[in-house]
Amino acid sequence: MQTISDAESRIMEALWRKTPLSAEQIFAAVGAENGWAPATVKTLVTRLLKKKAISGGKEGDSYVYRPLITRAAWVQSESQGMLDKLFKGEVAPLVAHFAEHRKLSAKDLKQLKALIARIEEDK
Amino acid sequence: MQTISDAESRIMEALWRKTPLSAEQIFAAVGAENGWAPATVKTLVTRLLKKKAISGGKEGDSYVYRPLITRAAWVQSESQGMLDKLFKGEVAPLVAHFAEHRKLSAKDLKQLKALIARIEEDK
DNA sequence: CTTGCCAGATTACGCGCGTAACTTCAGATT
DNA sequence: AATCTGAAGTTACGCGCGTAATCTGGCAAG
Repeated sequence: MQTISDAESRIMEALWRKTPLSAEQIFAAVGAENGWAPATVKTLVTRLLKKKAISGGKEGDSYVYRPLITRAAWVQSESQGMLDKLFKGEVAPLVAHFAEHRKLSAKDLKQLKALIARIEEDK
Repeated sequence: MQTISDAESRIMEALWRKTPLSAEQIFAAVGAENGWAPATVKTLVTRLLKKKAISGGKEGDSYVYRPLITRAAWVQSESQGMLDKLFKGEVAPLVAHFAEHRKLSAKDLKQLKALIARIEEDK
């Protein structure tokens, strides 16, 4: 629900990439990648079930898991929290910060301009 | 050093607002605001000392604390971590996310345009 | 019917955090 | 010199997390 831990979010990412997944598929997707034992993956899945972040159930012939919260919702709460804590909730200072630290790529700049243009248009 | 916890960051914020501060002043600044007992504030200060995030020492007549890391450095590591985790390190998608969720204020928009213009200028 | 597999539940353990009290040690005051 | 004061260190405790193994119970296959 509220707090998806870092390790747990890896499981969520796998399910957001492809849904639904079986226990085995989840392990295949994240186990090796993170160096986790199958038991560890199981624990994380169990905790996510308890948190109502995912659901598990039999569908047809096999038992599979599905995310109950969307990635967008998760991203929203995570990024909003950071924004509030670090930049008083204002987006521009955040971008300014990245600009100062040379973390604004040319690609970012181009996309930002396009984004702003789009917003201006249907304003 | 690396990991300044949430509670600890409140202490840091106080020291970044005004430096140096005595133990008493730190408590005055953050204790009431967060509902912390003096002992709790002391623990947090101690942990920050151990982490080399602040320094403490006698200056003139009283004992005071100073931050050893800058707010900018902290903001950088925090925001970069979030950016990498949530948006593959790209700033534009982050802004796009906020735009979609109607979290982009008119003020933000104006500042962003100004910011981009400034960057373009001395490119 | 019995055995085995698989999902879920229980248990484990060390670490950091939030919250806090108590102890120690050195400098200052009496 | 003895006492006090304030800073640092030590100890405490429950919780969530990262990491993992084991137990249990139901369905499927032999």
